[in-house]
Amino acid sequence: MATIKDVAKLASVSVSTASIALNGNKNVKTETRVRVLEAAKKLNYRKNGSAADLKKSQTKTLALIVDDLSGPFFSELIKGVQDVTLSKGYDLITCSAIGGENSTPTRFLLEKRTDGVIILAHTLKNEMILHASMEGFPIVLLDRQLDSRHTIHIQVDNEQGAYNAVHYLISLGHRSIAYVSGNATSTDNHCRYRGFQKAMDEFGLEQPDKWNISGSFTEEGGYHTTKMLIMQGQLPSAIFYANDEMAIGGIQAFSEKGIKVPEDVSIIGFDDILLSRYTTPALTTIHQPKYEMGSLAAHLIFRALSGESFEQQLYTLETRLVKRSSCRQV
Amino acid sequence: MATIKDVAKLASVSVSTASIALNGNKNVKTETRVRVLEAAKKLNYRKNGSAADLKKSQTKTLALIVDDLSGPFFSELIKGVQDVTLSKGYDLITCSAIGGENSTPTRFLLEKRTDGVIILAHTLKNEMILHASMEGFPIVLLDRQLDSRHTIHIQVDNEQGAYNAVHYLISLGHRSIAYVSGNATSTDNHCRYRGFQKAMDEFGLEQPDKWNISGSFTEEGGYHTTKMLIMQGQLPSAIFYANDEMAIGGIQAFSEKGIKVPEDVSIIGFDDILLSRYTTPALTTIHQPKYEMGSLAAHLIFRALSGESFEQQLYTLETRLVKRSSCRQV
DNA sequence: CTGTTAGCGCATTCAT
DNA sequence: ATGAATGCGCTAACAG
Repeated sequence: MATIKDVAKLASVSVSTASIALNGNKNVKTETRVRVLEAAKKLNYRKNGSAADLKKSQTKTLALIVDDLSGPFFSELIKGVQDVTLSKGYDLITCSAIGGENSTPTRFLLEKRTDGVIILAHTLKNEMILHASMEGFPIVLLDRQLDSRHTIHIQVDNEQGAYNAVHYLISLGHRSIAYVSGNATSTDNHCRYRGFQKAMDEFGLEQPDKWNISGSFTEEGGYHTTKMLIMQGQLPSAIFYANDEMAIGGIQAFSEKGIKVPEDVSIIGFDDILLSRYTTPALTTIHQPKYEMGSLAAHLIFRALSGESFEQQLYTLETRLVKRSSCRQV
Repeated sequence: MATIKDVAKLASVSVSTASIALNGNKNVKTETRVRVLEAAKKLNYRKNGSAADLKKSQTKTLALIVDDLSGPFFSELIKGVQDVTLSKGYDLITCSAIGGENSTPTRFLLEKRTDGVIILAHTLKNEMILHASMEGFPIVLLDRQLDSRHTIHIQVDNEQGAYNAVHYLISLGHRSIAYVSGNATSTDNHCRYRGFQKAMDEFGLEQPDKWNISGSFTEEGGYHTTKMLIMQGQLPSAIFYANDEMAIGGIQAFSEKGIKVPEDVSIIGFDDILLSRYTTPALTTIHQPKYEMGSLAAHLIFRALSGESFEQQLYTLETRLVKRSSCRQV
């Protein structure tokens, strides 16, 4: 494999001159530059990026770490991140946190391969993130709060969003409302349940234990928990699912049992993923500003990178109720 | 920023011993390892990944380059790639090709930052890929064929798939069939059109020019071309959309005009993206084995990496007709 | 088991 | 405008 040394030799110049010529710097005679470029082409020369990074202080690269690269949430988030990153002339690389402890994310969190990291990955341990956090290496957390001076946090107002959802259900006349929760360990889930409770309490509504079921944040999770709900015999008049994917799984389960949404049971989700528009019925849900989360995250990274120190370490974005067709007036 | 040197000094060992200890190698007394680890923690030491890569010959990393990280096709492809990559103990990083010439992909194609690359990105120029291709650096192309000994190609049998789609339409009694094409420059599009033509020819069917409209491979593209189709006054009895996203845009356009699918017009797509299951009506389409493409691509990279030389450079995967509810018998 | 030595490939002073 | 020399941080022989 040809190195810059070989190129220099073939072009009869010094390594430094070759480097200058190769990197498009002005300070070379056109003639020599041409000679170097030709030599490079002849030798099929490729710069070694790692070596270059080693010399320079920065990589001009950001990493986005997520649990599920296939997920609907990621699909929208990435656009916001990408737009900002690109506009700053930085590169963006993405990887999944799936794969256990010493997996790919380690490389970006712990090995100085990027100038900053954005994280939306429950499976990453707090411990690892804390270990990675340090002055001058901005980390933006989208899925949790951490007690560290060196991480920046963006969250959506989950509690208020859930409150609004339940409030809407109640305003529609619903009195028996179930909560189908996602991952019990998730902060998001926790906050949403708080909002749910708050609205219920406010209106003096009780929620029997049997109507508080938990699964995972997936379509399958929603499907199975809904089946369980159905098997219990008596149905609530409305269900709040901790996210849209679960709600969609729920719709599927109901449809299979011949239970009609929203005629027999009203359903509301959380997130407003792309799919929600397409289900039958279209899903009423709480919109999360995913694009904005992404672009804000990237912006904050760049602000931190430019040496700005943050008084504020927590940014809260508002949600919005999106009324579609899965809830009915009773 | 602390380096391994500082750690070594603080632990009173040589740099090499520190390196060995840090990397979990067996050949150190537990006592010294502990000392090194403690020193590292105290100094908040982070390994510099670039420096490590520079020393080692390989990066143990694969890159997947795609145009659209938000796209439905990517979402399914990635799983296949990821599963295989992980099982081999490699890391996988993903980036978008959007962003013009000297953008992120360059780093992975031209700068030896990964051991191999999988590409599904029309916007990447042939020229750049050719430039990157070389012995010992496997590149798998999912979206085009290239005349290079150093690239491996996977394609789906687009022509046969399109033929099957149209054949199905014809078997349902349709005689006037329109083709809504995607990106004109795309090989996929080209092959699908050939399959379309072949089936039409075989049954002696004519396709008026006005029923051959082209847009882009997006929902919006399908929406607009369908609007145009509608404005032309007379509708075909069936439409073959070059991909599902366009078909979904088409359904939307029809729905807005009060034209019923499939009562008034039958629709078939191509790809079988996740969404197709959820549209109203559910979309009949040609399934592409996206997961299999991904895992095959990764497999081939590893085979190439293990020094295997390929007699075969083109792998063709079969499609499958998925009947749902968007086509009716006439 | 541990230390010494020698680069990996490149960008960058500082001379000339 | 060009060249010589230096070292980025790390790993891997090779000695001891």
